[in-house]
Amino acid sequence: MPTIPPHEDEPRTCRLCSVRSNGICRVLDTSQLARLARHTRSTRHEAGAEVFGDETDITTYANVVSGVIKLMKVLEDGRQQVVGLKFANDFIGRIHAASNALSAEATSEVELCLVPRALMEAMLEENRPLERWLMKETLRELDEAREWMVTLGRKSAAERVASFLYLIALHVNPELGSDTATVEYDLPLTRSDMADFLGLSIETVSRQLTELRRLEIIVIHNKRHVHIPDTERLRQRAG
Amino acid sequence: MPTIPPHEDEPRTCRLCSVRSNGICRVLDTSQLARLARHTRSTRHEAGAEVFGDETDITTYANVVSGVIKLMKVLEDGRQQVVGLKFANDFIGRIHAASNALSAEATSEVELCLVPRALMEAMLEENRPLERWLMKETLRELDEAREWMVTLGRKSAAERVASFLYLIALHVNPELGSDTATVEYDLPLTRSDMADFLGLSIETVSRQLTELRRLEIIVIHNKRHVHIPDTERLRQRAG
DNA sequence: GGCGGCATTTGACCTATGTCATCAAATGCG
DNA sequence: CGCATTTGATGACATAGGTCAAATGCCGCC
Repeated sequence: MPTIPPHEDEPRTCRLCSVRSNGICRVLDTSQLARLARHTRSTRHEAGAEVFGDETDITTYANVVSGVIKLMKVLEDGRQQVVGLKFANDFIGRIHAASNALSAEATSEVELCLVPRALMEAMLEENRPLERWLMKETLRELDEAREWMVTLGRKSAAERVASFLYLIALHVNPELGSDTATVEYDLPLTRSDMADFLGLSIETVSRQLTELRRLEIIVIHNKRHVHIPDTERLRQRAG
Repeated sequence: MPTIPPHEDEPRTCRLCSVRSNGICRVLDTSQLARLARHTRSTRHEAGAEVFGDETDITTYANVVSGVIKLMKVLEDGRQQVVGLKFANDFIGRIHAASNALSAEATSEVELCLVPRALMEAMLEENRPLERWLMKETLRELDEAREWMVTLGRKSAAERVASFLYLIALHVNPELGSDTATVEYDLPLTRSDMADFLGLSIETVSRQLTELRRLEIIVIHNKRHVHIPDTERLRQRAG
């Protein structure tokens, strides 16, 4: 990851922000960045807080600075499904949206950088690289969604839970090849959120975690902290 | 749907093609269309034929002229999941793809209009509306994928089958509101394909169809022809 | 340090859906 | 025209995962 060197004209707030080097701001030049920075607003949400509602008109887009956001769809009778997770540097919001019919909630303490809708759309007009960056992001989201469709449609509970743990492991260490490696992290989701992501019940998630622990594929401390001694074993269990 | 009037300079092959008025060609002006038409190639595939392979490098993109294509993902052990369906006027292919890890097969007799990759990418460079059209298409695909994640993750077999039948009904008649309406069509998928789309076994699909027939929500002739006397009842069953 | 409230785990039980086997109907082929 | 092949329907049975209830562990708070 080549880090863009700090620059005199760069807005102070952006200097240490990873979105600058790894997120949307990466494709902006200094003057564009300055313009953007003049209109962005930073917000913080605690775990569980709703960030965008199901019905709310979209008046701002957002970039995740830190923390994790879950995108959810809810059926009338209350059943819900997490349809996407957003991590640091990810962009949130549907361009040209009529309605997204989708809500966004923080699953952990989250820091966002909000971009007014009008500005974002104006910049997209003018900035071809920005538009292209967004296209790539969207395609990545589509790939992820389809990958997850396989998990939801065809994998067993054991495979789903392993797939999820592996997914997070990949986020912590994107270089996980098929080599043995060790990863350790705090789960960004509660059991309930995991269940909603995996299309399972809380109890099944819990039982599968217990089973993974019994097999010593993972070690869990304090409910949330996961240690994976051998990511390859986990990956095999993920189907 | 405003149909673009035929034009003297318009390539002859495109005159009667619905992609011209409803698909990608809609955002092209006459000269661009002419250029494109000089390099496209029409192909035909029978039901079951593989159109793009899992591993094949993408050398062409395609537009569906008629028929239906299923996009599939396959796990090592052979389990498979349909992750998308492409109907007439839909565009197939992942721009900027490293690999899509996804195969495309005809589920019915299919007619495609192939566009060489290099040309498509060149046109995207020059043609802003084209790029934007593709972005919208991609977002639509993403919405569809997420909608389907809810179906796969949270709906019962009965709801899934109803959802599928309703999905096709919507394709036949996009104006289906919440009013009572009648729709009739031929299923574009075999029971096996439906099962792979719905994350169910063939038998379960078959049984659910039988149940829908028993409830007189649908009438089936010759295995494939479906008549839906009241789409609203079907929608309610779809969850 | 004890208490109340959550999140999680565990257990017992039940049901929806998968699996396997058979049958029936439709389709293609000589 | 009849046989073989494919596709779909149905029945019997097995089981993964859901549901409901209870136990446990953890945390902040008084």
